[in-house]
Amino acid sequence: MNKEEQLKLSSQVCFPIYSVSRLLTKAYKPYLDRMGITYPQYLVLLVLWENDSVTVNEITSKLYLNTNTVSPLLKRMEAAHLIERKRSKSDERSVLIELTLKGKELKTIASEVPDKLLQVLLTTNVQLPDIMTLKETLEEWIEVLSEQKNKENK
Amino acid sequence: MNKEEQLKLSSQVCFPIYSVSRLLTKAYKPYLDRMGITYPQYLVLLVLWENDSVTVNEITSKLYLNTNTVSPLLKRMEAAHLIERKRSKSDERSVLIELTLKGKELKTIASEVPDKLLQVLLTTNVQLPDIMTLKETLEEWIEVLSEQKNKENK
DNA sequence: TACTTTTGTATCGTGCACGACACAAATTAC
DNA sequence: GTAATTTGTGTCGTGCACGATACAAAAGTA
Repeated sequence: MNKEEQLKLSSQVCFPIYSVSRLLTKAYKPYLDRMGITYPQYLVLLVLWENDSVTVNEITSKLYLNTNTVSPLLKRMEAAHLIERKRSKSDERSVLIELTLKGKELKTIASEVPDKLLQVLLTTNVQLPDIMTLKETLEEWIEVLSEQKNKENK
Repeated sequence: MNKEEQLKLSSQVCFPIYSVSRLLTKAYKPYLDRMGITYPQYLVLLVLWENDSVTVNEITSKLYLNTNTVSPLLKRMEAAHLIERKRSKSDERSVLIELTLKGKELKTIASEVPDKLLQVLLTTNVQLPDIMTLKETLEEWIEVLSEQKNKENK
């Protein structure tokens, strides 16, 4: 395949990733709407359902997002009474994020969601083992791409 | 795997897709910056390098984007003198998008980009055949997920 | 101790992304 | 041939996503 052919939309590898990402967020929407949250907010909740008290920094590194994305996002979640923000006593620069009762309760409703999405994806020829392989591939790429970014900073 | 376990961040399938999508856009950035365009604008150019004259509608359906995303995007591209917009004579509702000379010339510079990105992705254990498989999986999902959306509209 | 650097978080500006809605041109129905 | 509907594009408001930048707290250094 020459360079001319690589420039065809159908040859691009990144394009389907970009499209599926957006379409998946859209597929999540009806379920998340019922909970009054967005997809990035759902990701923050996933982190918080696993860890009682995390700093902003921990959230950004787990989700590979910048603080300037997460900060306003957390503000909206605080305004929606899903989380609380308090300064760490050990390090006054850090902000600790904790779930409110309302935020904790959403976990029960949310537990129904991943399986429903999985069922949609399985209506194709793609089966569970294929999905696991795909996930591993993507996780390798996350490793490379998130390091790539660090290189340029240094 | 029970529902509790599915709610772990590490168990989510959509999350790596979401992350890789964003990280790839970021990896494209230095190359696209040199051309003075963004990743979604690059996608529009890919369509236009293949087709001399397309309507807004054709762009939205090829990229799975809404008109209310593409319209302002095209306006910015027109302001940057990359494209021209003219009303179709056969159907006064349609707007035809065509490349300017500047827009056509970018194709040469752009032809170097996809391969560079591919090289980054190949620094992992993931090899070209794996990427092709991944691409096919994602394209199947695009089919299902973009139909899913149409279902709800009807 | 005073100075410099690093770290953790946040604000600002720009560009998507999309739901809700608007509106005119074209098509269809009666 | 006029009214109702569909189609193609666009505006508006909200929420990310991120580069550039700011700033205070903490850590390191002379």
